[in-house]
Amino acid sequence: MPEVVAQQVKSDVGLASALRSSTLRLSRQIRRQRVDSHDLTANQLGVLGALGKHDAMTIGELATHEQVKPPSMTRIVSNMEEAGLVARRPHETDKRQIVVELTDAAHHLLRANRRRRDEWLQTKLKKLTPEERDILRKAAPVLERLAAP
Amino acid sequence: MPEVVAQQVKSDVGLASALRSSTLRLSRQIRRQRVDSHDLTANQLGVLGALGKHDAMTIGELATHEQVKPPSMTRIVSNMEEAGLVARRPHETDKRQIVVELTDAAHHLLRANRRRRDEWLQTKLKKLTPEERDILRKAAPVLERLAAP
DNA sequence: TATTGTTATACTCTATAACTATA
DNA sequence: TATAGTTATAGAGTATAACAATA
Repeated sequence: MPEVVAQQVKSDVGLASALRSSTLRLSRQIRRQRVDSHDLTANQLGVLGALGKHDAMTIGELATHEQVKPPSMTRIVSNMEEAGLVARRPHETDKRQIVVELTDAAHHLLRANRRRRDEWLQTKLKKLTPEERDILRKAAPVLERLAAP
Repeated sequence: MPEVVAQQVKSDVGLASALRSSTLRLSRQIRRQRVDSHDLTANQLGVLGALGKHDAMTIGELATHEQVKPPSMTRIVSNMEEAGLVARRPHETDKRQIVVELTDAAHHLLRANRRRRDEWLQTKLKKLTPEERDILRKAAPVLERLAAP
C-alpha cells in the first residue's frame, strides 16, 4: 500500500475538476498529432478508428457508432472506398447487409498515427523528473480503469 | 521521494502508449457529459469554450482559433447572437474590428457543463479504492504539467 | 495601400423520404 | 411485413471571391 509522500493536492471535488481539465487539455494535444497523408474529415477519422478496434462493421453499425444516419454513412464509406481506405464485402449470411473493412493502407495509416502520438508523448515524458514518471506509471492503470465503461 | 511500491507497470515506451489510450478514451466520455439546452454545433461549442477562457475575442481571432475562415465565423457568431449566447460590440480603438463576448446565459451554460462533468467524474472516482484515488491525487499535477504547452 | 469584417455564390455534407433487395 | 442499404432531393455549413469601412 503506497504511502502518501508527495503533496496531497486536492479534495475529492478538486480532484475531479483537476482531472477533467488536464485530461481534456492533454487529449486535445494528442489528437492534434497525426499523419494526414490523405486529409480526412472528422467522421472519416471516426470510422477509421472504429474499424481499427472492431475489425469489421456493417454500414448500420458504423452509422449508429458515429451518430450519423444510414444514408450519410453510405456516402462516407463510398468516399473512403474511393480513397482506398476501406473495402465493402457482402455479409456472410444476411445478404441485405454490407460489411466494411479496413484496407492495408488504412492499417498502415492507423499505426503511423499511433506511433506519431506515442513519440510526441515520449518527448513530453522525457521532460518530467524520474519521480513524476514513476507517479504516472502507477497512475496509468488507474486511469485505464477510470476510462473503462 | 516516493518509493515505487505499486506494480511497476510499463516501460517508457509502454507508458506513452498507455497514457495515450486512456487519456483519449476518458476525454471522449467526459466530452459526452454535457447540458445541451440549446443544441450546439461543434464549432459553436468551440467558440463558447474559447470565449470562456479569453473573455473577449475578435471575429478574426475566433476564426483562426476554430480553424475556420472569417466569413464562416461571421455566420457562426450571428447564429449564436440570435440564440442569445454572445454579443457583438465595437473594438475600443480599431473601428474595423468587432469584439465578441459571452452573455450571462452562456456563462451559466458553461458553468452547468463543467458541473455536470465534474459530477460524472466524481461518481466514477467513488468506485475506485482509496489507494487508487491517492495515486490520482498525486498524478493530477503531473498530468497538468504534461498537458501544459 | 493593407486589413477587418460582411455579402454573394458555389460546393460539400447531412437528413428526410422514397425505393430496391432480402429476411 | 420488417429491415439494410441505396438513391433523390432539400437544408445547413463552409470556402472563395468581391465589396465596404477603417487603419
